[in-house]
Amino acid sequence: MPEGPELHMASQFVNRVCGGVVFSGAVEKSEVSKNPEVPFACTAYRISAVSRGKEVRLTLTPIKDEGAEGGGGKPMDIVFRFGMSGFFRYTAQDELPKHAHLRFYTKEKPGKVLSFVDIRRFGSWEPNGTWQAERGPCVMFEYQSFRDNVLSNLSDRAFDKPICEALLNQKYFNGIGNYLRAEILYRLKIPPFVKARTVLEGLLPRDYAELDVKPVKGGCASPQSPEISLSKKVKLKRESPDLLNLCHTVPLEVIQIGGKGYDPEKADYSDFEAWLQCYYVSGMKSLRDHNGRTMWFQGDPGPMAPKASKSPKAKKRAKKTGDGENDAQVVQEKEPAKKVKEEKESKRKQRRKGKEVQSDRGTPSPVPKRKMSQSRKTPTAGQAGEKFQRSESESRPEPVLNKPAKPVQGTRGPSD
DNA sequence: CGTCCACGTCTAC
DNA sequence: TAGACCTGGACGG
Repeated sequence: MPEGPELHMASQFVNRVCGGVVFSGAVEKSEVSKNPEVPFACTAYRISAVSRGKEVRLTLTPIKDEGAEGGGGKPMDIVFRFGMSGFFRYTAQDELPKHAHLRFYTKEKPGKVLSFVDIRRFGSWEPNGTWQAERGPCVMFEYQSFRDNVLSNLSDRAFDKPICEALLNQKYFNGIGNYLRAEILYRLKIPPFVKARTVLEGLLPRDYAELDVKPVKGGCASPQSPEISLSKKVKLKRESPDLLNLCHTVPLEVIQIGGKGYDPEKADYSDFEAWLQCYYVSGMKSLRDHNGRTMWFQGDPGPMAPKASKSPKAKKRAKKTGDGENDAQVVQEKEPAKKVKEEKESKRKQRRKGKEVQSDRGTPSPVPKRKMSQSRKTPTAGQAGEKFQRSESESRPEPVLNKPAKPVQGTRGPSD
């Protein structure tokens, strides 16, 4: 479940199922978890949650007067990070999910339990914790400070890296993860391995003096300006959101879809899958970044793309693909070979076509079915780099454009 | 059976 | 900048 949208949906889930519910007793940790015990016990308390980027904070609040006995305690915050597989579930007490590493029990009788489930145990929690200090503002709910934090720190060496790698730096992009970086860069057709600073410098606010128009608000229309009017620029701006805008709106789109976001195990995964335009989509290229994470993209990888493979992993990989060792690149055109097979398979399944929906409900296959269609179809052709970032239209703080705009949805992208 | 891969951090050479 | 930390599903033999 773990990028910003999933963390936020998890907090919504907790508030929904725990609203009005009274919990009681001690918080229970599984034996196997290496995370700390949660020293909280109370005869009656409530649970609420909030999220920030890739963290969720639960607040356990003792209910006063309720029994008066143990209700005298103070509230406790527990900050969670989900690792690769964390999520919350609410079940009957006799149906504890496997890998439920932290449990909160209800007081009411049909005994229920809120569990923090984490199959791989990369997740963590901190009793009496606070938002991790090194993490920046939330890309979804602290947009302005998130934006300011990035643009006022462009000299940081974090931006010496390729933009796709900088986007995973939670000090600046709290909430962005591997599928979001792919989707965001794809929307703007920004080559993933272009230096981050190069991309972001173009978003720095400029003085109005540099523009040949005044920051007139409202109707305005000083008709004398032969140049493009401000309103037009603003309009243009709105019609072409910049990278930082998308770091905010793209995650919000995922929340809009509802469901559980990235979670192939869940039945409602198909809507999310249909929403993906690049990540794990057949026809897209993929390449390991310098940290070994798979970057999905289309077109030109950009000048800082990893060249030689050196890590053992990379070597293995190269070997596997039968490449010599001069390994030209790890770029996988089309599908990663095995994907081809999958495609065939899903094609078979696809005979179900009611439309061209490639979702195969009924089969909760954990592996994302690649999208079909849009294999090639004369896409943006060359466009390579240089086409991206057609700024020039200036950018300033900018009001949060709220365009819930549900993209394509049906299938592939209509826009090019 | 084995290898590869996965929504993310962490910390140790 | 490598591993380390984990489980489990897909796929190959």
